Amino acid sequence: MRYPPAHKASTRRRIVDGTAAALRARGVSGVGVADLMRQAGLTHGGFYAHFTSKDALVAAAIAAAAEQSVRNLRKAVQRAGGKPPLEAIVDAYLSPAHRDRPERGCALATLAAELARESSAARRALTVQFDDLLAFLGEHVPDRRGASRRRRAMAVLSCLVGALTLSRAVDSPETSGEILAAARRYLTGSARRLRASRPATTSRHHQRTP
Amino acid sequence: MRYPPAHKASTRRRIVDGTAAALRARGVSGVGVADLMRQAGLTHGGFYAHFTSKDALVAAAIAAAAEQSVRNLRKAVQRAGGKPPLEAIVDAYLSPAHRDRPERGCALATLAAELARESSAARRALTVQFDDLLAFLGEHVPDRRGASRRRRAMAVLSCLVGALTLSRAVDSPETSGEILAAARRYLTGSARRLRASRPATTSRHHQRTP
DNA sequence: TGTACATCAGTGAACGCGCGTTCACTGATGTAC
DNA sequence: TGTACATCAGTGAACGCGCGTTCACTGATGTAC
Repeated sequence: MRYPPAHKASTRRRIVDGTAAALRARGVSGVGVADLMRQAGLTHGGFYAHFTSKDALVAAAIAAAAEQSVRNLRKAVQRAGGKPPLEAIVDAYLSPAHRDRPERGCALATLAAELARESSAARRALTVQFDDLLAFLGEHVPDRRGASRRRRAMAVLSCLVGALTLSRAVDSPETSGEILAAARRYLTGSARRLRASRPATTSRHHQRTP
Repeated sequence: MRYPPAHKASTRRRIVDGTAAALRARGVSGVGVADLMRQAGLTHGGFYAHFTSKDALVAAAIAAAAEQSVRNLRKAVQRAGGKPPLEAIVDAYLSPAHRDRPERGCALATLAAELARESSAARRALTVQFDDLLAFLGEHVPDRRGASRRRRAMAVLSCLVGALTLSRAVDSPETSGEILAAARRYLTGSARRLRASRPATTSRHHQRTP
C-alpha cells in the first residue's frame, strides 16, 4: 500500500479537520479516537502513526479551529460595509448562526471550561487561540493607547465568550436570543459612548499597534 | 441497620453537597458515581436508593451550588460598605479567590459549555441558576426600566462568566490576572459612565422591580 | 527487462481500566403479639 | 416483659460497554541488483 509522498500529510489533515469540528460539537471527553478515525475513513489502529496521543490530536485540532475562527471574523469585518469593524465582529460572533453551529465556531466558548482543569498541549493551543483573538480584537477596539486597547479587547472577548456560552446553555430559545441581543447592544453601545465622548478619534477604527 | 427518620435525608444532603463541589472542580464527565459515594463515606451500590440516575444527582447538585452562589454574592454586597453594590458583585465574582476555588464558585462558569450539548435535568437546573443570578443582578444594575435592567443584567452576567472562564483556561498566571482586572474595570467603568450621564439616578442602586 | 526485497500507511484483535447501573443480600432497629 | 417478624439504608459482586493504547500483521509500491 505504498502511497505518494503527500498522502500521509493529507490523511493527517483530514483527521485534524474532522476532529476540529467534532471537538467543538461534543467536547474533548465527548470524542473518542476510534470515532474520529472512522470519520476520516480509517480504523483506529493507525492513529498512533499520526499522533503521539489523543491530547496531541486535540491540540492540533484546536490550532486548526483557531485559524478558522480568526479568518471568519476577518471576513465579517471585510463584508461589513459602513459598519464599524468592532460592530461587525460582535454581530458575527453573537449571531444565532454562530450559536447554532458550534462545530464551526469559536473553540474558546466550547472548550475553555473543560481544558481549564488539565495542563495539556490542548490547553496550550487554546491559550494561543486566546492570544490570537485578543490581538485581532485589539486592532478594532476604539482605544488609542496599547495598554487600554489590550484591556478593552480582553473585556470584549470575555463578554463575547460568556454570552455565546450562556446562549447555548440556557434551555429556552427566547432567553437564548435575548442574551445574544443584550450582549451585542452592550458591547457596541459602550464603544459608541466612548467614541462620542472623544469625537477626534471617531473614525480611527482601523488603527493598529505600531 | 434501621436509622432514625432524618438519617436518609442527611445522607442525601451529604452526597449532594459533595457532588456540588466535585462537579465544579472536575465537570460532569470528570466525576463518577462510585467516587461521589466514596466521598460521602458510602459504597456505590446504595446510590440508586437516593437518586434515579447520575443526571438526577447532577441536577440536584447544581441547584445546591446555585443557592450557594447567590448567597455568597448577597454577602459580598452586604460587606461592601460604601462601594456600589454592582461593583461589590463584580469584584467578588472576578476575584482571584473565586478563580482559584471553582469548587465553591459559580456553576455557570464551570458547567455551561458542557451542559449546553445535552438536554437533561442538569441543564434545566443550570438554566434556573442563570435565571436566579440574572434576577439578582437586575436588583443592582444602574438602569431604571425593567427591560433595560434585564438586558444589562444579561450583558454583565455574560462578561462575568466569560472572564472567569477565560482566566481559568489561559495557562499564563499574568494573563489570567489581567483578564480579571480588565473585565472588572470595563464593567464598573461602564456603569459609572452611565450614572454620570444621568445624575438624577446616581444613588438608586438598591431599587428593585415593583 | 525481470526478480527479490524494503518500505510504511493502514488493519484489526487484544490489553487493562473505569464507567453507570442492577441485584441478591445484610443486619440493627422498631413494631406486633 | 419477651419473642418473632418486617423494615430498609447500605453492601459488594457482577453486568455490558466504550475508552486510550499497543502490536503483530498486510500488501501495494518504489528501489536495488
